[in-house]
Amino acid sequence: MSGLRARQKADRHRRIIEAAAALFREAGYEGAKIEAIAAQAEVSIGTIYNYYENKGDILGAIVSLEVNEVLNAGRGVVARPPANVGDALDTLIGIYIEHSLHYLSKEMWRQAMAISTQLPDSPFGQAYTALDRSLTEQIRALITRLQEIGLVRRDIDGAALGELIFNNMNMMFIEFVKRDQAKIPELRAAIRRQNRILVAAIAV
Amino acid sequence: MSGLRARQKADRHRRIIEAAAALFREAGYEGAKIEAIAAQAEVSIGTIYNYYENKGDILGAIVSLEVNEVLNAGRGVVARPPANVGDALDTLIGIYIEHSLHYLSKEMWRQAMAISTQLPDSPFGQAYTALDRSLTEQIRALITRLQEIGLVRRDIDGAALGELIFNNMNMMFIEFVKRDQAKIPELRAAIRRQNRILVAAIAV
DNA sequence: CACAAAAACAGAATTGACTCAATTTTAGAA
DNA sequence: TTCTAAAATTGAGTCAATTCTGTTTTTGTG
Repeated sequence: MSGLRARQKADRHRRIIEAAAALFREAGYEGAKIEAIAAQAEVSIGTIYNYYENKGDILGAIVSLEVNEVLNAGRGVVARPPANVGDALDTLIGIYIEHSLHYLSKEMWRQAMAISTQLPDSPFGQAYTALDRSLTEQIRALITRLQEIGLVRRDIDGAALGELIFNNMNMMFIEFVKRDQAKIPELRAAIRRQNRILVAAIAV
Repeated sequence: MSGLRARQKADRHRRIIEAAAALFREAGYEGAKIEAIAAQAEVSIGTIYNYYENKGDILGAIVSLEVNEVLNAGRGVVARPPANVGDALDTLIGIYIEHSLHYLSKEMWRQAMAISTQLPDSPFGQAYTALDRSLTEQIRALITRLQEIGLVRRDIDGAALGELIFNNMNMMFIEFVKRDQAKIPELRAAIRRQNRILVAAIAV
């Protein structure tokens, strides 16, 4: 329990992630060479590959940290949602979007998304899919909450609606990170406009 | 006009695409080495890079062919849609999905999607975004058509609705190609279920 | 028909992610 | 403390995409 080996392992994990995060930000994903990450983390190239299957998995670990923070922040909204369907959705989605560029640059997001579709069975590919599912699930939880409060019709298919809202938001976010000039307020406004159709359909 | 050089160029383009398409199918995208494509097309490696910026652009050219066929097939549905909102959407989306695996394997789709987010400014990245936009536009055209016929309420925001439906379908399709076991009928059923919420909201 | 400039081609050299066999370190039994 | 097996580390080597620099082909002009 907490032997030398375990401590060293955790320490190396941390050093690799910190080195990679710094270099990804400075030089971009492609620009951050494994050799440089290894040097900065003070481990060898081989050790990095002992900890992560490939370069993408290193980025994946960083993305997971960010998305988990977002999920945590979202819980508050689900617990006490604004007393209006449109605002409730906008608030939750706002948290997702505003948090999203905290640690990750658009370029890092692009790479992460690309890797997750390119290698869906790699550790990160699976983790990413699971994160998407958690976000979908959180939106569904909000809808269920709104149904309980009596703001959303009880006969609405919450699961399908959660998927619809998440999928739309996610695709909009993908397009957003693909264009460097795209701005957060415009993204949120576009999503609000799309959701308005749904809100009209589901509000009591 | 149509000099030797232009003819040779077109011919080499064709040979490269044909060689690449065959090898991508046989060996997968990663498995198809540029050297092998060059050999099969009877050009040198350098020539391939003279015609395409990178390996992804070769795949991109093939994807564009497929999506353009799909767009063409969709025109018929927009011109004469089924006399029911749900069926109209299902028919158009059905055409997209059923065609999708005609020339391209799931693995090729994964790679193509990954490249388009990874390199949004490359020739293919831009072309792919434009294709997505065309599909969105076609769905919007269908909605407009249905509004004209009197099947969809006139006060519905057609542009936002088109985006919502396309984005949801596209994300479902991405998840579909990420899982090799996923089957087309299940995909279509899931999308129908999601769209049902919308249909209820917009049908006259 | 020459011939010079422009365009296209060829393939060797470069580059960078990833592998693997050899070496070092750790754990824990005697 | 000493020793051995297991675990972890190392970095030189491999492989394949992409680049680069000379060479060849085409074009159009005199």
